[in-house]
Amino acid sequence: MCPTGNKKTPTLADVAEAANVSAVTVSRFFRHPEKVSEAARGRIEQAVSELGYAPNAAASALASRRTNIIGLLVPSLTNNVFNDVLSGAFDEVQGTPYSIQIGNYRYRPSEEEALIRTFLHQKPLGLVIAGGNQTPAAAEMLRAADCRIVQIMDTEIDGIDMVLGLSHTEAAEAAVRHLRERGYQRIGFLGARMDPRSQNRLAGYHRAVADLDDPTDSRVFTTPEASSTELGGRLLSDLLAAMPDTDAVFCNNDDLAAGALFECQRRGMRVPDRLAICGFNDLEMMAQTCPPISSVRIFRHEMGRRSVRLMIEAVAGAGVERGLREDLGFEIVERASTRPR
Amino acid sequence: MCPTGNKKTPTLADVAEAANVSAVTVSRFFRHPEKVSEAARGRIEQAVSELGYAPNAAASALASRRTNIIGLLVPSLTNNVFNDVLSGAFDEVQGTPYSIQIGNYRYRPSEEEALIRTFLHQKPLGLVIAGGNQTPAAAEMLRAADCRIVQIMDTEIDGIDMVLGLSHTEAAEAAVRHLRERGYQRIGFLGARMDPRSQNRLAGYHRAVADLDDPTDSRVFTTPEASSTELGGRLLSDLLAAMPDTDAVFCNNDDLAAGALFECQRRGMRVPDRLAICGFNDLEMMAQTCPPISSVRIFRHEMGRRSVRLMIEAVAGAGVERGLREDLGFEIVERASTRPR
DNA sequence: GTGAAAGCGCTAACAA
DNA sequence: TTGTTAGCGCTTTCAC
Repeated sequence: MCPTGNKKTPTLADVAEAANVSAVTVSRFFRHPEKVSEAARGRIEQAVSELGYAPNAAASALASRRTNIIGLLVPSLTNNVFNDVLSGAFDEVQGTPYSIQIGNYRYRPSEEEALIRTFLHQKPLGLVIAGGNQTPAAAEMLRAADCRIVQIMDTEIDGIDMVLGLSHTEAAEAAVRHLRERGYQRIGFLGARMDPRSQNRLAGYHRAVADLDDPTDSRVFTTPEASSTELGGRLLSDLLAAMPDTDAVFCNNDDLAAGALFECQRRGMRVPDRLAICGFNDLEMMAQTCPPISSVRIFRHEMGRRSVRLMIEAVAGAGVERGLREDLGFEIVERASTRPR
Repeated sequence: MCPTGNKKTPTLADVAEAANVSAVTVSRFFRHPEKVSEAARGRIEQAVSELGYAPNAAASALASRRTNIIGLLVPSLTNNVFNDVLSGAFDEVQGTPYSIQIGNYRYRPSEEEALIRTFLHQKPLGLVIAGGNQTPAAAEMLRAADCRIVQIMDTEIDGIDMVLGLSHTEAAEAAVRHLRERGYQRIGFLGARMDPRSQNRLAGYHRAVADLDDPTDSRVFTTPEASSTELGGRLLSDLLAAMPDTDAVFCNNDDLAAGALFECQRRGMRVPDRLAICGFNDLEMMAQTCPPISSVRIFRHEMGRRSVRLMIEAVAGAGVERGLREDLGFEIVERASTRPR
């Protein structure tokens, strides 16, 4: 097997023998060190390091009928929003006995359902999933699941267990109000990948512009396609073609906002004099464009961290009750692209 | 346990009983369906779906002493380059019995070593890792590992097993030559996070400017910090302060290039008339900025896919020999930011 | 604080 | 093609 000719991977029993205790004691040593005498502990520690022992996760999972895996389901892996969430989640498991297993369902409910089924079969410690629009079958599996569930990204959902996120409706409404307060009156909406969170942002937009005298929706341009900078330019062109007097635009996300800015630069339209732009997510780049773009800051990394922390605390019996809701809020970050008129 | 009161998860034995065969036959049915008679197959299929059986991965791993996990170690989770690689890898395992387990070592060799140790202990199908500058201990573990290894991103490394990537030296050299061919003579280099691949890009730059009459390195500005758009602006400012006659700049990556462009816009410096800019990676946005930025296209998604495919073929005994090297190449994408003078 | 016995659900090797 | 036997390495009782 092993080209270097090591005998074989050491087992609990090997460690036990070397430390002059029984296998159970070694097992205990790893799970409840405080329940092992100081003397035994010392000998075990030494045996472990001498033999280079590492526990066999499969055997442990089989015997205990549970794993230390936290499943983390995301709709996309090529999206800065989820990357930051992932990164936060990985930061938080660092140094714990838990590990993260990622599932990517590519925004497809059927793949999400399949992944939930697969993950649940592995008896994970818990599942962290984005949002709440699972298929009915998936929702049922989650409800019946023998583990904790954290739904992240969005608080405007029917929660299954714990919920951690923000109100996208409120965040978008605040952003559009910000535009109004700065003196903009004919405000458009550009949206890509109209998932439930994006729909909520659109709802927030509608709430904020309700009393303007626009015919509703005449400045709303959305598409189900995936977001991109290129799309931002295209949607803005559509908007300006239909409603040339538009003086501000709120974008579903920062990619679109950047694309809209670049389109303005191409057309020689000054931002914000001719058109104000506000994005969503507040990616690092938004502060660097020329002019910098206002955006809605959300706490993606923190959401990843916190979801894992909640899970660990819940499982440790730290009294994290089902039904817990945590709103991480948002922040309107005002920059030159929405300077007062 | 389970709130819905299902008895318990069905096992192979339950399926076997329902299908009137022995457990081994059911096990065979999953691993080598062709070795099970048609009749048995039908009954097993039915029993499986009636009982909602799903194999217990831990038991399987314990019994067979191997898992279907492909470990994928990346230095960062907040980096478009690796996101695309991840995405490609996940696309390729889709529909196979294999799964991907991600490890994020945050550009820290010691964390990488720890992850390699952990992963190897799980008897993975194989490991896909970025590049080749592991710690000596990590390299030794990989060499001795009882599984296949694919090193991706870079072909200019001492390969352990399979290698899949591109020559960053050649790619950078080609990019800088491109600038020279377009008439630029005083070419700078901006670099962040100077990992081995970035070092190679710098080497390629040096190769391409060797016969210009610059004192070597006077136009090279690098930093070990993580890359960002903000940093691109900062490094460009440093370069221009030191060498104001610089007429072109090759950036380590596209974030820096975008930051450099924005800095030029802030200063009212025309691109490319006053300064040409070339990036690296060719992110989607580069085609959209104003002017669009030339870049070096590399095949990140394909690299992720191909690494998984190679691994699967190698394990299936498809004769993928150790020592295999595959160069995915690169492409200079010329845009307005490097228009000929 | 420690250990003996039993078994988690599966697969390898062999036999029929 | 199918089945029997014997574990894989750990954790769970429960007794001491």
